[in-house]
Amino acid sequence: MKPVNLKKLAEELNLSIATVSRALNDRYDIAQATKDRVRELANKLNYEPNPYASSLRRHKSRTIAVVIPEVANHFFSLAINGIEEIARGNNYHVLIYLTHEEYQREASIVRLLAGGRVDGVLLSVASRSHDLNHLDLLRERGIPMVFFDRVHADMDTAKVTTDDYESGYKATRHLLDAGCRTVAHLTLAGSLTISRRRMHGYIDALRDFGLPYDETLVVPAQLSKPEDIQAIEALLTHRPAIDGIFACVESLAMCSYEACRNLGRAIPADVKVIGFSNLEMAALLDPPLTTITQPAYNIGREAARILFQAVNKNRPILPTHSLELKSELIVRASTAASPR
Amino acid sequence: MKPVNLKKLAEELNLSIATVSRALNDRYDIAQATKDRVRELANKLNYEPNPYASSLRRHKSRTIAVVIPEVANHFFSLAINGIEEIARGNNYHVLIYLTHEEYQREASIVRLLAGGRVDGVLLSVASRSHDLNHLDLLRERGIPMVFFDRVHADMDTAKVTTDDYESGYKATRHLLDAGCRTVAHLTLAGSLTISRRRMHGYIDALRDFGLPYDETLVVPAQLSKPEDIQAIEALLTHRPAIDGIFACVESLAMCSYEACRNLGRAIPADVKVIGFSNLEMAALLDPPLTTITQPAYNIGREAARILFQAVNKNRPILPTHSLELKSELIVRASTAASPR
DNA sequence: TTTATTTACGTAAACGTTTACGGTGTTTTG
DNA sequence: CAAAACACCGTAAACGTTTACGTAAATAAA
Repeated sequence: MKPVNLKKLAEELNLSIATVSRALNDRYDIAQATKDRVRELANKLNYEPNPYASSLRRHKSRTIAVVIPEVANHFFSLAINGIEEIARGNNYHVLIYLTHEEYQREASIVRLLAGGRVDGVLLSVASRSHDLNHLDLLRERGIPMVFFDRVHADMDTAKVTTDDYESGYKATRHLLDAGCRTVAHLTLAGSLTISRRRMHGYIDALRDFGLPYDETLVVPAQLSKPEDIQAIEALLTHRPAIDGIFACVESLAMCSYEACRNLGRAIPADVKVIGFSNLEMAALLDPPLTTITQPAYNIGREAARILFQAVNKNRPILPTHSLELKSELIVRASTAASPR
Repeated sequence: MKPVNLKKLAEELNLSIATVSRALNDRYDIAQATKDRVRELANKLNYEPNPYASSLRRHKSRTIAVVIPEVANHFFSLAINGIEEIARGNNYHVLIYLTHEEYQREASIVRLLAGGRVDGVLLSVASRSHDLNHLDLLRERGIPMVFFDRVHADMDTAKVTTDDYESGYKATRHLLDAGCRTVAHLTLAGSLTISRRRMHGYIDALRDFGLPYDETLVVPAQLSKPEDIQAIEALLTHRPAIDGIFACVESLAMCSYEACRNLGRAIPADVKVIGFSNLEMAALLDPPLTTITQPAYNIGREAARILFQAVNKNRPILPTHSLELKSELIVRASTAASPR
């Protein structure tokens, strides 16, 4: 109700506002006795500095923004966890924004952030973001930004990613080694680097195995669960030879399970499934799902760490600060080799 | 780099800062022609008002805080989704804080928020929060707060919960009807209302069925996965008669699955399992998990809606604004009746 | 002692907005 | 035609901090 601010403290202590401020900030030119007096009263009255006044004056918001497509997704949840951890360690606050995979939403969020609300931005781009013009604003305003996972290739800032090409290669190779000869690839619509790299791994693995690349086996997701299930069912029905599915994201692996169940296809006997996923209970699925698991928590931590290095030292973020972490192939029953 | 602010716009347009500000805020006493000129330049220069100056002056932060135990959890992810949706509709920003179920962390977060950083708080209390003294600060400062899901009973503000007693009753009854006679209850440590109410449902269901309440069948979680699995294994080994498990939270249902697998107990033949959960792929588990599913997204939405009603109209939040939504019992194979 | 240095604090401006108040010039009203 | 009303804009204070600068007293150096 009645705010307790520096003025109030100063009056109560017969000091000037400036002295109180400096005492609380532990400046060298304030007597120890005064500091003690000030701190005691501040504690007693539960004084908390007004963050807005402070930010206005210092041109520092002690806040970062995390912009992600969605939060109901294990990868991003874990990433947020890592980000929050680092932010907290730096005494920073975390604003969260969801784009729902939409370009417009991403653009309007970025526009807001360009107003100086945050000292830095962690961004994982929406799949429907076709260009990156909307991000220029941040660069113009000098707001540091780090991409994580979903990155734009041609952006001169740091990116924290995983070994997507290798993962795509390994995943496909794993299916082929397990006996698959017609491998479908479910990917995100749009042209995200992440999808492209995973797909290149897929294509190269096929080629190295002596199989042709059939682009009709690659289907982009609609990102609505029922639509995706239907699309997969259509694919499986239309191309009955398909004996392997490589899903680029968690949700598409789940949709594949449902589609197979609906069509009566047995996993892994008829169709083997592998998918990118951070689902802890992949092991408890029926059948347990073979996954490529990204170090989501660490991705969040590292991205935040890079951002804070720039924010704290007032230096720009360079592409050379980029990091590539390794994903892990966890083999489970959904890709068990069929008896021949 | 060079900030574009009202001063800059004013100079460029040969107007006073005040006029520019009023033009942008669409005040009545500014000529339409002037408004147009101002807006055009503002757009051209990508002017964004400095939120900190604005907040300082208006005593409004256009920001709310969401304080939750963790984010890597489907319930909270969905709730955040709902909250963000409403916040966005109100042109508000969302700060997120994780307590990791710890009292100290919750307290220090609340202390920060009391400084006026936010206009309102949405809180789901940590399981290790034994009291609510730390929340007094917010009340003193007049910062509205709405509890959701994890609430403190004796707090005079609005709470958005689900029908936990009924759900606990229904879940237990369902196990009994399926043939269970020794039902264990896995619950959260601490004395959260949510746990107590669910447990009361459990106890009453047992009593109505003519079974005694055996408190050694109730085990509190440690909240670390390996520990919890071990605890469940110990319980099942020590009490071999247990033929049903009612898990108070999602993670404990998953731990039960792992424990049963480790011990070679078949679900549902040997042990039937039911758990609170918002996991979409509960249906894809082995076996598909019977769940009590909370309307997490709507809980988030409603909690946010109540908060904004207070924030926007500058009115206090009353306990009478509380809401109780209904959870849903979704029967799947993990509780299939055993053939007798 | 005088001068320089240090210690400890106050004054006032600044950050970028918003807004109460006032002041023009123009139009309307009696 | 004077008075009132109105339309439009400027001045300046305020929000709560931080900080460059100044200053008085105390201490050290000369």
